[in-house]
Amino acid sequence: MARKLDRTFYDRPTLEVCEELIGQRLVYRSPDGNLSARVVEVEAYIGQGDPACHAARGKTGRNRVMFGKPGFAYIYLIYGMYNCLNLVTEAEGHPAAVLIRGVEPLEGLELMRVRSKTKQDWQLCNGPGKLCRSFGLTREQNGLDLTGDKLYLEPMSVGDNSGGRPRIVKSTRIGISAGQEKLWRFYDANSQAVSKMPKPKASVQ
DNA sequence: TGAATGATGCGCT
DNA sequence: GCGCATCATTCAT
Repeated sequence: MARKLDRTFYDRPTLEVCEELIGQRLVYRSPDGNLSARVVEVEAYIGQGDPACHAARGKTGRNRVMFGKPGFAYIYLIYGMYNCLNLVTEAEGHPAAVLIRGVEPLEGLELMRVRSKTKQDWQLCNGPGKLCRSFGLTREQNGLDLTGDKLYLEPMSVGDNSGGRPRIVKSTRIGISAGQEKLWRFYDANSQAVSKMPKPKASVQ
C-alpha cells in the first residue's frame, strides 16, 4: 500500500518539487469513482520574480490559496471554459505552485471517456484543461487539502517503472507571454501524454 | 501540415 | 472592458 506524499514534500523549493513530481501518481477519489494517473508534465509558477505567475502582483481573491500553506490544490478557470490544476508549494506567505499539464490515465478510464470525446486514451489528459475535464475537477475543488483523502499524490512503487525511469527534460513554459526565458517546464520525454513535444520524428499510432 | 481563430466566463484595472 | 497558465475546428499553403 503506497502512502501519500505529505506536506513536507510540497514545503520545498518549487523547482525541486516539480522535478520529483514527474512519475508520481495523482489520485482523485471523485463522487463518481476513483481516478488516477501518472504525472508526466508540469510547470513551475513562483510568485517572487515570475511575471507569469498569478501571484506576481500580490494577493487577490482568486490566488489566495497560493499564499497559504503548501500541499493544497489551486484550481482556477481559464478562457471561460477550462480549469487548471496546480499544487501549492513552499511555505505560507511564499506564493508558488506547480501546474499539472499532462498525465497518463491509470484508473477510471471509463469515467474519463464519458467526459471527453477523444478516441485515444493517451489524449484524455494531455493538457491542463483536458485533464481537469477528464477528472471532473472544477474550481469547486479549489483549496482541497492534498494530504486529505479526496485528492492526493502517491509515489509510484519503485518496481513499477522497471523498463526505465522517466526521462526528464526541461523546456520553456507554454501559453504565457511573460517570463518565457525560464526553463520551468518539466516533462517525461518517454510519454505520449505530454501536451507539446518539440519535434516528433514520426509518430504512427 | 501548420497557422489562425472562435468559444466563453471571470478576475482585475 | 480587456486579457487570459486552453482546445478544437477551420482555413491556407
